Amino acid sequence: MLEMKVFRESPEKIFEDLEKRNLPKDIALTVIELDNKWRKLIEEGNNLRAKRNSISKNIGELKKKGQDFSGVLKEMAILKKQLNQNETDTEIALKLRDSKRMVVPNILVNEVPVGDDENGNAEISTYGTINRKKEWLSHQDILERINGADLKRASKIAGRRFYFLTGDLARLELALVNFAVETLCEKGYSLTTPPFLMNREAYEGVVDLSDFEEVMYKIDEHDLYLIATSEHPITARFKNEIIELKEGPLKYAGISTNFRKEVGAHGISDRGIWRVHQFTKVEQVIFCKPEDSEKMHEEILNNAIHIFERLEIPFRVIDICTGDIGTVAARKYDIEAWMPSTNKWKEVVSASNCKSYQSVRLNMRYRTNEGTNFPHTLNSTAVATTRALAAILENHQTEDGDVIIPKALRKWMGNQETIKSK
RNA sequence: GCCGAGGUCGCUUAGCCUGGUAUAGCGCGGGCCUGGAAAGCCCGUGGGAGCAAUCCCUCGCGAGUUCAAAUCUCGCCCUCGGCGCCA
Repeated sequence: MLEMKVFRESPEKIFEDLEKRNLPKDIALTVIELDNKWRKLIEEGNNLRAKRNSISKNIGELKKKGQDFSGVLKEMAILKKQLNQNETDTEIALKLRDSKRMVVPNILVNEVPVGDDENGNAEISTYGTINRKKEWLSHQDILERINGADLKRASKIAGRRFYFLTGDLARLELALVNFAVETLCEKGYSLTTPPFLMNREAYEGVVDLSDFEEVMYKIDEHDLYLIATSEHPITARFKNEIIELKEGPLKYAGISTNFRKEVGAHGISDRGIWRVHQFTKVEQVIFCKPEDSEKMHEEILNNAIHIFERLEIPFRVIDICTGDIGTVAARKYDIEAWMPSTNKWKEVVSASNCKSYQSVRLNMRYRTNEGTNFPHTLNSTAVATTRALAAILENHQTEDGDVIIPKALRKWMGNQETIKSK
């Protein structure tokens, strides 16, 4: 949600942004109009309350002197009725304003490339070398050869898009997690394992409303949602609080199992463990002052780049365009790993600078010399295990169907160098 | 799950019994003082509306009683301690 001062003081910034996104100006104009209504009501209410308080004080004094005050009681009754009405109206006006405000997307950073969909995304850089000649097995074929997963029986007990990871591959998953955690801890990130369930109110502070239908699983009888990423609980953690940023940005390495409904997603590219309902992810989450957020955005991206370089996977970094970026981020970089079996780049990391969009909704602030201000929030994948595993399997396969374990992970695999096919 | 105690401004805390402007300390910011600093002293330190004077809101959340609620009543949430159950 955008700060109200932007609507009031520089609405042209919002209008320009909506134009870039091909969205109607009206959604912002409505907010401004509703805000004026609300402000008028607040002023009326304040005047009524001021009157009530002064009469009430007066009664107290009369009573102390033992004088009669029954005359003003009638006036008080009328006042009370007016105030009741005003309070109802004000509450409705504010709710309406903010429900419209929720829909207005974040203001994009100038550099964001303009485009209608993912075809408009801009490639920034590529890492590693691509070998297009060899015959490459798909990750799902390799899974079968190395006995790395049991998808069939997982679907028997839980449904499709679930999996058992087995043997060396299950071990490799833990190695990936350990590697990512160690990398981030060395850089000063504080490891955090959050609750895996969150209530609706907290969840509304960190996601789009549409995500409740399309992404998160709900536990009906408890008003709880399974988290889709540790970014959600970790960002919502300081809801309604004033945090301290004097000693620099707060940096967290989150680790959690993530649950996603993945409604509407299907296709041949989703076979195997690429798109699943449950996966483990190590995430980076940062809270910082506005002036630091662009630098922090580069930092979390570089951390992810570093991790994928050490996994020895070819990948590229792309700058997500206006039509593909969504409502929350002001700028978003993705890392796409090269998947040789299909000759395609596929998303393994997403790094977003959300500016103050989330902290406004969460009412989270930090203290400055002049008062309080909304911090910027950033998040990025460090490693999402299933996708990273798929990329490792494809890129590190050998002629005879074995998989070479990236050197960086071997210390968590008892120095094992390969995963043998059967 | 049961019993008990509690939840007050960034933190700590007084006020609650007996309803009438939310107290003090710490931390933080500014000022005085100083060659500079510490100490000391003074001011400020949650949110909203307003150009401003000013006004309003805020004591876990929500209802109720009352002219008036941090304070009284009811419901809920959470924390701590004890008991029970349990990986």
